[in-house]
This record gives sequence, structure tokens and C-alpha cells, in this order.
Amino acid sequence: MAVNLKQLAELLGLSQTTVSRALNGYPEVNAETRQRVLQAVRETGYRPNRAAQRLATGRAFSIGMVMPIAPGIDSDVHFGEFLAGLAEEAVKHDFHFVLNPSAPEDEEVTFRRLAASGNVDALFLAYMRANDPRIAMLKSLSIPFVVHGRSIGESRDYPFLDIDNTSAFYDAARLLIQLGHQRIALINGPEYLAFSIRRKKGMLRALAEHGLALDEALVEHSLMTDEHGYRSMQRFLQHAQPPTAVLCSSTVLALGAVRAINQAGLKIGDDISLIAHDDVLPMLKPENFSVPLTTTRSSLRAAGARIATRLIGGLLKRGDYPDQELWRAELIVRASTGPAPQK
Amino acid sequence: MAVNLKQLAELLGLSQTTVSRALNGYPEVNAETRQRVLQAVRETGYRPNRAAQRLATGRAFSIGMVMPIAPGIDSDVHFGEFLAGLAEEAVKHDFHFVLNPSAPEDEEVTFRRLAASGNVDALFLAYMRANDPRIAMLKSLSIPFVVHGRSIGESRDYPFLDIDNTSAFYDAARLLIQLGHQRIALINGPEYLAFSIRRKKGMLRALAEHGLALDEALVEHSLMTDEHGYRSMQRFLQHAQPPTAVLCSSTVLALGAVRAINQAGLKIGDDISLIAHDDVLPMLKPENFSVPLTTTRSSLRAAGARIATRLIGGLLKRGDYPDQELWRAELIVRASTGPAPQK
DNA sequence: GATTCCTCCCAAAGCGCTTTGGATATCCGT
DNA sequence: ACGGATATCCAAAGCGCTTTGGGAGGAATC
Repeated sequence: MAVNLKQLAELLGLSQTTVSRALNGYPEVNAETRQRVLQAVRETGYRPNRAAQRLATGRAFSIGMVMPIAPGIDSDVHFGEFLAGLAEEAVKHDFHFVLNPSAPEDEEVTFRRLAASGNVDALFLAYMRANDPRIAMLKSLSIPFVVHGRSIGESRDYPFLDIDNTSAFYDAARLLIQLGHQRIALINGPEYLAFSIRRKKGMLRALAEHGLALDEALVEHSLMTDEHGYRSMQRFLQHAQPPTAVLCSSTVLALGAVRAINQAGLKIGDDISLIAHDDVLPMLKPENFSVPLTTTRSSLRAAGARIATRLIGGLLKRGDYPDQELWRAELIVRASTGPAPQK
Repeated sequence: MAVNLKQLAELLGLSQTTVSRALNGYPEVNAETRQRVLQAVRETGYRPNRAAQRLATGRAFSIGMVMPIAPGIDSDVHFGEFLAGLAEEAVKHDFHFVLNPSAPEDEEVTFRRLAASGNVDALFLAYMRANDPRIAMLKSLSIPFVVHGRSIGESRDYPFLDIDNTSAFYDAARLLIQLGHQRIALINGPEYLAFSIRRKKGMLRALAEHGLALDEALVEHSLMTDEHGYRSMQRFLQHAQPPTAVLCSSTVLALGAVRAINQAGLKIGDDISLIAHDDVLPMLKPENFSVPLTTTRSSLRAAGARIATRLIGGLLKRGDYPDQELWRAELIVRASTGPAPQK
């Protein structure tokens, strides 16, 4: 069934060369001819054989990822969601997506091996930290890459896709302040991750603008499991002066926080307000919480898909993609936020 | 630097044909010659070019997986762990591992497309259910596959790797009974998954053998998150006659259960005994629980690796792998189990 | 009108492997 | 010693694509 280049060329009465060039966007082919070729492709359903392309071009038509298998990062819900977006997009373009599990201490070796193997022609990076050494490494490896997130303290001259975490949490905190909250707590992701740092920064900025300070006793950093959300919230509630509002870095954390709040007999959106960052995890929708959650929303899966698109588009020299993108999270107000309680 | 077949053949004063045959285990090559070839491969570090092999053989040298993106299955910790084992092994053999995210309702289409695309030469299946229709489908697709787990009610004539869930939970329950426990609860995985069904069965058998019955009020099925473990345990503890022991289908569930128990002021291993199934998740070690957990242990990552090995080995016709494997989980006693409390 | 320059196309040579279809040499029984 | 197995090896033809190095024809140049 599947036609190949040769047959397609014969069918059109053209040479393989011309057809190939028409398909790959080379200039030395008549516009009309190109249209004929494209038409024939549509009719026959021709798809170039990837193995042959790989062999002829020496390119891999694959993108690689080093999958961290460290405790704590390892395979959490957020990772899976991001992965799904990426893989889906890769499959769509008939690109292979090569997963390389690696312990953090072997990461550099893994990167080098992967880049040298010729098995992938682009890489991407996630779980950015402050001053992340991997960026410099990848730059030196002369293999295209895109970073999910941004490092901090590094020069900003590398391709990335990030959401504006600072603004997101600035906006969220500001809303709470406008509602009269003065003591706001933060349940954040791991302290060394760049997004956590930025979210805290955004919150600090909003507080500072209103002459408020952040009580460090009301900040917790941890893995983003609901267990940790629960514990953090419990700790806050035992504080002499408990917060009247709390920001969570994930709906997963919020799940635990909500439980702690309920258990303390407090009413969300009333006694205490809560805003969570929503990665749009299909299994955990903020609108399905007993009290629907106010969130800053940005789809992790969409980010994965976008990174794949950019990487693949860049490799195929199709379209023009910005090198750096900063997505703005949406602040969506639901029932979990309300005016600060009057004491 | 990398040598290719031609250079290797020249170096040896042999034809490419002979070298290729020597490497691929064909009989028509002298034993001594083969040794020379193998030796040369070692010295030069020769690795066949996968793209060329793909083109010449028409095989993909890749294994595929349809990644479920349904709520509830989607990207949980256990999945990531299994994936890591699989990917690691695939990379080792220079096999690509092609992830295909798909919603359950599109699964059949996805399987067919994947099999037809020629992009993979084997598939594997996970999250088995009772009477799982995917098995018959894969059989009809004439593409090799291995199932992680086993269906129930299907004829048993397909390749699988499973752990003996029935025995694991039989053993665990028996131990508890021997310790004098009469009321044992079960916090299980989703009801429709085969492993959940088997674990319950194993438990039932042990009880029956000792003339005990299972109180259905002491059984909970849910996603394997600690949140659900917590809730289930809480419900049990509110029962008029609470259990003196509990079985958990995952250490993640146990995490929540332990919290509920502590919160109720009960002492694990003393007031209430707990045995969990341990998938050997690196982020959650049973020995690190405040009271180290007695577990039935079987590494999920090892299972992933083994499946990759079997799939790849089969495709390369290397070695002889059993078609069906049933791993026995180890019952490891730690501090969370003790004699039933005397009332 | 001859020369140069584009424009548009093609033939053929790879890419690095596998595999078909012989060759050549050795060995066997008779 | 001879015809036929048997054991080893090789040359060459693909696999399906990209890319080099032209080549024919018409337009532009002088």
C-alpha cells in the first residue's frame, strides 16, 4: 500500500530528486511543480520512510530527555503530565522520543553520551535550579535544546519556555491582600527549584508593595505531594498567629492543605482563603474540590507539547518559533478566596 | 572515530557479508573467524548503525507503549517507576522506546495505528483488567507483545510477567492470622484492576482457611494515593468494631493509613498491625517509616526492565526467555506487625 | 548573435547495513 | 580417484531517502 519516493516520482513523471526537493522546501523547484507534488502526496498518502531519512541525512529525528530518577523528583504526577504532552506531540510528527533515566550524579555523563551517540538531535531540560550547571553544559555540547523553566543567576541567553511564576504568585498574593488578608502563608515546592524561588519572590513583592512582611514561619518547602501539603498546613494552623490565607504551589499540595483545614474545623473561603497553582492535572480539577479552588492556571501538558513543537519545528526548519517564551498564568477566582475574617 | 562495517571488514581482511553474519549469529561462519570478529569489535568499539539496520531489515528496533492518560491511571508514581525500568533497559540495547499517550476510548485505534505504522516491532501492555479486551486485540494484530500483569477470565495463552499477587496477600494475611488477628481490613487499588482482584482473593483464601470471613465494610478500593489511604483508614477506625490489622496495596496508601492511625492515637505494630505491598519506590522506603513497615516486596522497576529485556531479547532472537513469568513477592517482616491486642 | 546567467530538472552516488546467489575449497564414501 | 555433500566465504544488489554535480533551455547581457 505505502508508496515510496520512487513510485511517487514515476507517477508524477518526475525524478526522485525533484520530488524530494519539492517536499523539503528547496528553492530550485517550480512553484507549480511543487503544488503537483504536494497534491500527489495528499492523494497517495505518501510518508517518507524515517529509517531511510535517518540513514541518508545522518540525523536521528528524535528528541531526548534525561529522566531524573532521584528520590523526590522521580516520576511524580507533574512529571507524567508534562511527559504526556511532549510525547503526544512527538508522536504526531513521527519523532521518537528517547527517555534516558539517570541518577542526578550521572546526569552529565548521560547527557554527553546521549549527545555523542547521535541517537537524538535535540534535548530538553526540566526541573531547573538556581545557577543550574546543566545549561552551560548543554551549550557546550552543540546540540539544540530547550529548557522547561528558567535558571536563576545564569545569563538569560538560552532557549526556554517558562511560565511567569513571579507574576502568577504576585497576582495571587495581591488579590489576597486586596481582600484584606495580612498574614499569608506559602506552601511551596522544593526550595532548590527555580520555580519555587520565583513564586516566593512574587509573593514577597506583593507583600512589600503593601508594606507587609512575610513571616518565615509561614513558609514551607517540600515535595509536592498531598501528604506534605497536609503537614505544612497543620503546622501553620498550630502557629500562635495562624494565617488567614495560604498560597499553594500545586493543587496536589492544596489537596492536603484542604484536609488539614477541614480537620481544624475551619471553613475555606471564609475562615481561611486558599489559592493554588493549577497545572491542569486531569485527575485533580480545582473546580471539583468541595470548595472550588481559586487558582493560577497554566497547563503543564500544553507546555510539554509546545516544547516538542519548538524542538521539532526548529530541527525541520519549519516555521519560526520564538527562542524564549514566558507564559502568563491565568488567575481564576473560585470559592476558596474571600475577604479576611474580622477578628 | 566510529568504525563502520566496511572498515571493520577491511581491517579483518573479510567481506562485509561474513562480518555481518558473524555478528548476527548465522551458522555459515567458522567458529574461529567469529571469534576474530568479536575480538575486533571489542577493540574498535564497533556498533552497528541503527538507522542502516532499520532500513535494511525493515524492522524498527523500537518497542511501543500506549500510555494511558485517563484520570486515575494517569502518570502516578507507580507508573513512573515502571517506566524508568523499561526505558533504562531499552536505552541499554539501543532500542527506542516510543510512548503513545492515548485516552482509553481511543486505545484500540492507537494500538492499530502503532502496529501498522511499522514504528515499533513490539508492544507492551499494563494496567490489566478482568476480561481485558486488549489482549484479544493484540493477538489479532500479529505483533509481539508482553503483558505486565495478567487478565482474569481470559485464556492464559499470552506472554506476561506478573507477580503472584494472590500468594503475596495470602502470605501476608496468613501471617496476621497466625499473630492472632481476626478482623483484618484491606485498602486496595482500583476495583477493576486485576491485581486488586487477586490480592483480595489471596486474602480471602487465607481467611477462609482459618474459618474467618471478610467483613466487606473493611474493604476499600481506590486510587493509590496517600490521600485515599488516609480516608480509607479513617473510615475503618470509625467502625463499631475496628480492625486490628490492615493490608495495603501500596506503600503510598500505607503512608496515608499510617497518618490516620497515628492521629487516632493508636500505636502501629501494637494496637494495630499493618502490611503493605512495596513496589520499591525510591522515594518511599518502608524501612524509613516512623514504624518500619512489614511488606510484600517486588520491584516495579525490575519488572519494567525485565519486560524490556524479554521483548528485546525475543526480537533479536537472543537467549531464550520464558513466555510467562510469575514472580513471587517476598514477605519481609518489620516492626509494623505484632500480635493481636488482647481486649 | 554570441556569451553568460538563471531556472528547473535529472542521473547517479552514496548513507551503512542485510541478504541473495553464487564461488571455492575441503571432505566423504566408494 | 571422482562426483557430490559440506563448510566458508564473497560480490553485489538492494532498503528508501538525500545530495552532488551536472545539463538543457530560455532570458538577460553586450
